[in-house]
Amino acid sequence: MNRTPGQRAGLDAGTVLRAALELLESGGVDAISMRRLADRLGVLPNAIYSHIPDRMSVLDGLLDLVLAQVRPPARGDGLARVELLMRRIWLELKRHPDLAPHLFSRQQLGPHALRLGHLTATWLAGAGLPADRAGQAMRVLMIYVIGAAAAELPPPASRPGTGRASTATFEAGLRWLLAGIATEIS
Amino acid sequence: MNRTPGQRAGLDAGTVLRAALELLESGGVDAISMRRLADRLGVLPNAIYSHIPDRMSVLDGLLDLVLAQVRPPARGDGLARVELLMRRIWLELKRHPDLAPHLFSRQQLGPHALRLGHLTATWLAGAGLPADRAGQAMRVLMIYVIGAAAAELPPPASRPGTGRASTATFEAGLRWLLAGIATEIS
DNA sequence: ACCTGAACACCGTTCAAGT
DNA sequence: ACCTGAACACCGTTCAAGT
Repeated sequence: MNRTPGQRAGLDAGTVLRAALELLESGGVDAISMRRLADRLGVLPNAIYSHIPDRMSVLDGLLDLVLAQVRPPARGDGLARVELLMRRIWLELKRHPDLAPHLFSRQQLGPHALRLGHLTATWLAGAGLPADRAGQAMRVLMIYVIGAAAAELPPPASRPGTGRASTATFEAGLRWLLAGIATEIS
Repeated sequence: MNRTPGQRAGLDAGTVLRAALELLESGGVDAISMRRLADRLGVLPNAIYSHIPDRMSVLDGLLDLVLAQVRPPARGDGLARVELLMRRIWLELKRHPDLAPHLFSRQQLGPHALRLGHLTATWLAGAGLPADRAGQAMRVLMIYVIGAAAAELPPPASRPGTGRASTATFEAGLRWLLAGIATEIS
């Protein structure tokens, strides 16, 4: 290393997360290792632990970074607005299909995930769903959206034609789900 | 090792997979390593490669072992029969929530996964869905079922109360999905 | 064909020490 | 507080050799 002990490298959590995003986009989740991250940042592996607790937290941060990109629809009425939001979440998540499953296994969700969940539940209630049903429907929709994103083929081979087909399937399922949810409106 | 070169340990793919299942049930997917597997089988790590190509294939085999346990409902009419099958798949998959996401990332599904998918599509078509819609609905249902299983809390802490709540949520979502799918019947 | 022995190229994480 | 240096306890996988 060019640096002697005590010299700063100017790292922070944001820098580490941005480097992790580059690794993710070039080689998928498996390419994200603390050591490769350190290499890319010009630092020794353990230096990262001054800014991020462990590798799991890197994936957590990455996921919230991805969800931060989702722009909730400004207007729209009832379930149509929810449908549009789900579509936007799916579009963002499916850019990293192998990262998406990580959302399932996390017990503590990030701020942006919580924000999108709360928004969804609020809009569902606003559309006329009873409070308990709104919470259930929100969780069901999230499960479907995350699952559909995870089901997209991993980065390696992006064969043509499957893109349109998977979009049609996702949207068909989303419509079916919302049609069923609509029957809960009194 | 007690064995000298050339002596057999009596391994085969089935034995390895059963040992992997034990590791899975005691410590989750992360506990499944080629070296721990070898330890448990009284063999050196590389001996496993005589029976299974790599670690990914172990998870593949494990998943198909789990899906082999699913007993398709013998009788029932139309969508109700599909609903029952989905419920059974979910019950089996959610026993290993951290293994379930692996079904998403696999490009080549195992024989039992294919069998269940084919059965589902057949029954959907039998209920009156057009062929292309039946295939779509099958994929949508699988995405939801696998996602719902993966969303179950990991093994470590099984706190009481969440079990019933998650079952209710899963079944509500399944009903909504099938209600939507039913509208496709001409 | 099925195993041992040995090695390669990695991992995540911790601890002590320097500034 | 933020980094280096060094180490610990792991990984998956490959290759050569023995029977």
